[in-house]
Amino acid sequence: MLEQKEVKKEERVLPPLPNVESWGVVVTRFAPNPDFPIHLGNARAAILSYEYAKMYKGKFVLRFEDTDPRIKRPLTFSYKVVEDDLAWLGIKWDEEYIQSLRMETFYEIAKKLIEMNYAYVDLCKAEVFREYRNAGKACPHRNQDPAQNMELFEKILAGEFREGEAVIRLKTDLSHPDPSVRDWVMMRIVDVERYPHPIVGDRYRLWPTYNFAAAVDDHLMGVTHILRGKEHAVNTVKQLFLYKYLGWRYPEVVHFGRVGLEGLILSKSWIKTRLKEHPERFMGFDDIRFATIAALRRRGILPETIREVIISLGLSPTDARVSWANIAAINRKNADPIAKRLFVVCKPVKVIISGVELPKEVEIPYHPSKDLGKRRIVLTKPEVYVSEYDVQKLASGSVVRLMELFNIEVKQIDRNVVTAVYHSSDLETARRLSAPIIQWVPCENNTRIELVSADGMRLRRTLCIGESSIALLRKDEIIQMVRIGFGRVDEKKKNRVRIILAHE
RNA sequence: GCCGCGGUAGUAUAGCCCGGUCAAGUAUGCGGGCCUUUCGAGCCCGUGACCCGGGUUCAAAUCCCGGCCGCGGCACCA
Repeated sequence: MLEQKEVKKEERVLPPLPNVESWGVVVTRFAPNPDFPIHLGNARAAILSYEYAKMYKGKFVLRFEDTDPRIKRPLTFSYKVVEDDLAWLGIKWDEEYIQSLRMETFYEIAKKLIEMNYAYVDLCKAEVFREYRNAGKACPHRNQDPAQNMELFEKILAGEFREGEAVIRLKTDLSHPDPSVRDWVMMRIVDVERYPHPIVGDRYRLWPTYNFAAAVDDHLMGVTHILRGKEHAVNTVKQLFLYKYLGWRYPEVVHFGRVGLEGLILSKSWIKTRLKEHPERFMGFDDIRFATIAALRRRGILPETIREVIISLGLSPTDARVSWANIAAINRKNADPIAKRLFVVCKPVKVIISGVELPKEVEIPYHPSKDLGKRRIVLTKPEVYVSEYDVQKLASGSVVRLMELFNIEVKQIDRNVVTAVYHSSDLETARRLSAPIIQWVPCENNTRIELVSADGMRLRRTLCIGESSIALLRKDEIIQMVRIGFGRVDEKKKNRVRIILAHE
């Protein structure tokens, strides 16, 4: 009865997916490489895929594409972090696969393609093949018959070839305008003695490439709709050959543009190398200057905010640079009803007040309209801290209201101390005098705060003082620091609480 | 260089396939007001865009051609 207004204006809905009728069901997937925790761009594919599966009451599959033990080496902890990130985003998957555990399947399909004479073992050196390919000519190994190829394939499995000495290629179209499409590599040998795979170690030496593994698995897992970034556009062309040979129906594909997040770093490889070179300069893979999901979470961005941002971008093929102001606006709306409001003063300046009766105690609700409980502030000495920012705007003789407490009249402003005298208690007087209303913190009984914020690539740490109830907050709690902004409790130490500023 | 995909307000997005209802909607930003013990939230008002040039048509953001610009791909990476 009371809260009918919750309906709000209808949320933006995703456009329909193509050809749903003819497939009968919708199965989508998110297929990350566990070489690093996921970022906003990856999350876009994950969220959209999940949302569509949900919209059509279909299935959503999580598949780790960890078939490169050497160049994009999977990190053991990433599998778990990716799962955690997805779960945090509110994504639930119906099935989960790890490609490095499906090697026998890839071998089977590869053999099948060899038998059908659609694939061959290429013994050319990479540079030699490239010359044939650029000329649009067949390399000599292309004409081997299936029996010869099968024999070579078995030899590779038996370990008779080393990394770089042989690859399995799919026969495509030697005159295709994009040379990379011509007889692309399905499988290659990796020196797993040197580069053991984090999950299967050195058990396999012949590894499928992305295009082969993804193509096979999408079909085998019944995927009907693939949603991915436009950097994958050629891969569709490549994989189409394989589907045609095997008589499979290729899933519907939607390619969307890249996402950028204003002021933050998305690139996995950039983050990885910097983190490796200068670990001391960063707070980890969830450093708040990165656009990893872990970083956004650490910063106090709510999962619902990320979901809304991604859905609002839709399926547009154009690149999008999401502005931080936009994220902040959405997050503010989402955090506002659940965030406790507390007093924090940065660059504190002491105010000595005369003419007050002590001790004085005030009880203030954590939220003006939601029931989030109350907290107490006790004043035992006639001294409070206010922020330098507010002091700068004061003049001797001006009246200012200490929020929820009383009004004071400023007498004198020295460099580090303001002296004031009690003026009145009620809010109406403050209003009538147009007195500024500012937050404050008692000089006794308070909590030291390290406020961390990101200013472009610069990390800013500010020492602030907050009311004592801040020490009672849970780690990870999202709060609103009155007149400063929203933040998240990052760490609680004995004598200090670290809060990360999300946004104003 | 070659191949592919795009270009709607400061930012993002809807509309484009199936031309008129689009003197272009929405969100955010910005300006102003109301409300409020926050410079927050909410409510109200305002601001501001179809890349350029041709063509087709009674009619083009929407269709065609050319140009310009941006992005992606061109791996024994994913």
